[in-house]
Amino acid sequence: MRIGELADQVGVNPKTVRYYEGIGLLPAPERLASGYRDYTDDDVERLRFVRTAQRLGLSLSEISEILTLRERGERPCEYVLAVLDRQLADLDRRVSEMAALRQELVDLRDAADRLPSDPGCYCSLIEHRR
Amino acid sequence: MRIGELADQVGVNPKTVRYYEGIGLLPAPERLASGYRDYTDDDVERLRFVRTAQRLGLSLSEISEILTLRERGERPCEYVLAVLDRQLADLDRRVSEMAALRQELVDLRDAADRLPSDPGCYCSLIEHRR
DNA sequence: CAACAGCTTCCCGCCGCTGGAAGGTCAAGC
DNA sequence: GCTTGACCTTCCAGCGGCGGGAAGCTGTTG
Repeated sequence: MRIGELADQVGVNPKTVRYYEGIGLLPAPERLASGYRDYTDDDVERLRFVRTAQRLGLSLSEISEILTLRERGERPCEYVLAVLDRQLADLDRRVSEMAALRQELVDLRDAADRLPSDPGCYCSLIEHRR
Repeated sequence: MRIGELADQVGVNPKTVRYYEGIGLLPAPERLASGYRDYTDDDVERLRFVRTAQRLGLSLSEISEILTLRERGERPCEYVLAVLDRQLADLDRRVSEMAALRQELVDLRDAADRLPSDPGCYCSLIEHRR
């Protein structure tokens, strides 16, 4: 299949597929006589794997690492577990940061009406917080 | 004061200050005879404002928008309120996405031991989820 | 007067794409 | 046969928000 069909099946932009190939994340596929890239069902699976791992928060280089391990015949799961643990900790940190930020935004929103006018500052809403 | 002192006072990298000037977010300061940038206390305030707004989730272009409005003598608060509302909605969306992701990661982690070995897939941990 | 910190400009790289330009290919319709 | 249009190719450049490093000043200290 050609790049557009592959991209459609997985729900990505053809540009993204070429990009993945460019950075060595996906192997270079066969080419048709026309020069068009020719993909197989295996490529669909590989690309799907990439997107799933990405959705789980892995970076492209981490995913690349996994695919490489796999190609060398090693089981990547230990590595994946470590990465996922790091993801989890990271996620918790980000979520609590966001919760604090959210509260700050809500307070700010609530305070909007009660704030005095002060033409001397950039924006009293932002500056006159406590 | 020179760029290093300004940067120290606000807690940013001097590079960042020059970058802000480069994209037009901060005005170009006076120069000393040596060519060094010469900042005032006003610049400290402006930079602090930028960082605070940024911490609240505003993009540099949104902050730029606010500073521009302010320079034209308009009160930017309406705009700021709209931006903050968008931020808040965005934040809620991201937090719930993260909560779902977190659950997925936890499930995945828990499932790690119970999964069968399957040398045919990239990583059974990632692929054999439901 | 030499060393060293700090400043200047410049350009490049990070991540994960996305857009656009300039051109080739292929199937359908007139 | 010829055009249109969708798709493909390569290459280059940019987004945001910086940070690193080179090559060269300036300015203070020992």
